[in-house]
Parts: sequence; C-alpha cells; structure tokens
Amino acid sequence: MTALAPTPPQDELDLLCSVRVVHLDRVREAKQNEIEVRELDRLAAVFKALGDPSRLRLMLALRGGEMCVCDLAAFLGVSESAVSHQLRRLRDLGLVRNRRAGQCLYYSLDDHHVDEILGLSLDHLRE
Amino acid sequence: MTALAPTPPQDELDLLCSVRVVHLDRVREAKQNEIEVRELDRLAAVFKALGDPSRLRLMLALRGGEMCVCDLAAFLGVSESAVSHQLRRLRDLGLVRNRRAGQCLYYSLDDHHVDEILGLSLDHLRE
DNA sequence: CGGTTACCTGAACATTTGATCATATATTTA
DNA sequence: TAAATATATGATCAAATGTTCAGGTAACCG
Repeated sequence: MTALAPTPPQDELDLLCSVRVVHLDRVREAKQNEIEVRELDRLAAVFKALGDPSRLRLMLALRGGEMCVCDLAAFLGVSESAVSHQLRRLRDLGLVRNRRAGQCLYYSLDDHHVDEILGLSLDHLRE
Repeated sequence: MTALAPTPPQDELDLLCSVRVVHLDRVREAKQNEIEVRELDRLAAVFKALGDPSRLRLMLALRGGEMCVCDLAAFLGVSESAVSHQLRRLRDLGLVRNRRAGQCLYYSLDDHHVDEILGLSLDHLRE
C-alpha cells in the first residue's frame, strides 16, 4: 500500500471506473468510516452464527448457565451429533467454551460482548 | 393439539422419548425461559441478514445517513442489481426503508433497535 | 410521445450450508 | 483390559443462498 505520489488512490479509481456514482462525497465518506475487513468479517461471522434459529436457541439457553451436550440436544430436540456440529461452529468463533467433567462436556458462553448483544436484542423484543 | 386429560404435556414427552437427558431440571428451566417462536425466528432472521458481509456493510454505511442505490452499489463495488436484491431483503425485514426523490431511491435505516445493536457491536470491536 | 435514467424483479446457476450417518476418540466402569 | 458412555469428526447430500442476466417499471426530459 505504498502511495506513489501523483496517481489517485485506488479507492478513487474503483469508484470512477465502471460504476456510476451520484453522490461521490457521500460514498467517499462511507468508505472512510468503514471498519477494517477483518473486523467486518468477524462481525458478519458472529451475526451469521446467530442467524440460525437452532444456534440462536443454544446461545440464549446458555445465557442461563452451562449445559452439557446431551442436555442441549434434548433442549433443541435434535440429535447429539447435530448439536455437536453447531457447538463446534460456535466454539470456532469463540462464542462458547467447554469444560469437561467426567464423560460430560459442559458448554457455556465465552464472549460477553455477544452475551450483551443477545441481552439487548431480547430487551428490544420486549419493549 | 387438544390435550386429553391425564397424559403429560407434550414437552415432557419430547424430552423423555428417544432423547437422553442428564439434567432434566436444567433442560426444563431452559425451555421455560425460551422466547416465543415468532420472536426467535424474527431475531434469527435479522441476525442472518446482518451475517452477510455485503449486507452488513450496507447497514453500517446507512448509519451515516441515507444513500441512493447507485451510491450503495459504488460503495460495495457490485452491480446495482445485486444491491437491489440485498436491499429488498433488508426492506422485507423492516431494517431499511426508501424515499423517492425524482429517479433516485434513497435508503436509510428503519429499525433503531438494529441501529443500536450495530452501535454496540462496533463499540465492542474497538474496546 | 419516445428516449433515457434509476431501479426492480424473476429465472438460472454455482456455491454454501445444515442434517444425517457412520466412524472415531475420550472417559469411566466392570 | 474390555465394554459402555459421551461426544467429536468426516463424508455425503438436499436445501438455502447470492450473483448474474435478461427483461421490466417508474420518473424525468426533449
């Protein structure tokens, strides 16, 4: 990303080539205020994970405290394998963690940000 | 769904048949605290909509004020048709609304709940 | 009115996703 | 150590998703 002097920044070129723009200033402003791609992707991935009713139910249930896999399977009414796959996805995103106690794995929330977002969402639903 | 007298509620049957349960009390508690299916589906649909990087960028950009379709297309760097499809989805969910001014349609956020959720999310990213 | 601009919509297609099944791993119990 | 329990994982496949393309509609201008 070394900016060679007189050539306009790539962003400007992107805007002007092949795409019509009515309010260039507004578009430029929006671009400048954008968050980094990494952050965006992370945020989108979290929302996407919460965007499945089953996973959302899992997350909401875990707000009430840790639960083991077979409890979660019973709660959702699906197979333990299915829950395990969902939990893995949530775990890969750092949204839940697990704790082993004997044969059982107890899952709990591992991201207080998401916990707060869920709380805010529920508040809004009940407003 | 007419409940014939002495049979236990369907929920209990669901739990006990074919699904192993370790902590019945915990599962029952989680079920009792659940939100209604409609609310859950709505919430999941909103999160899912935000779970796509392009749509998330649209929503975040619109937090800075209304923009017309071709501006949004330029902002994302995709075709106007593609943006239009995305906007329709957001509109169907009540997340954005549009205002016509001549040939242009200006889109803006139409759900202050989601606006707040986005704000909270951004705050957390920057914490 | 006809042409142009700005946007929408439906269909088609490639990709991604989530459920299922079979198998594998880790822990306890006998 | 063998068997049983609790969970994880890999492969497979149908369903859902996002983009593109090829028309459409609404508003402005001559």
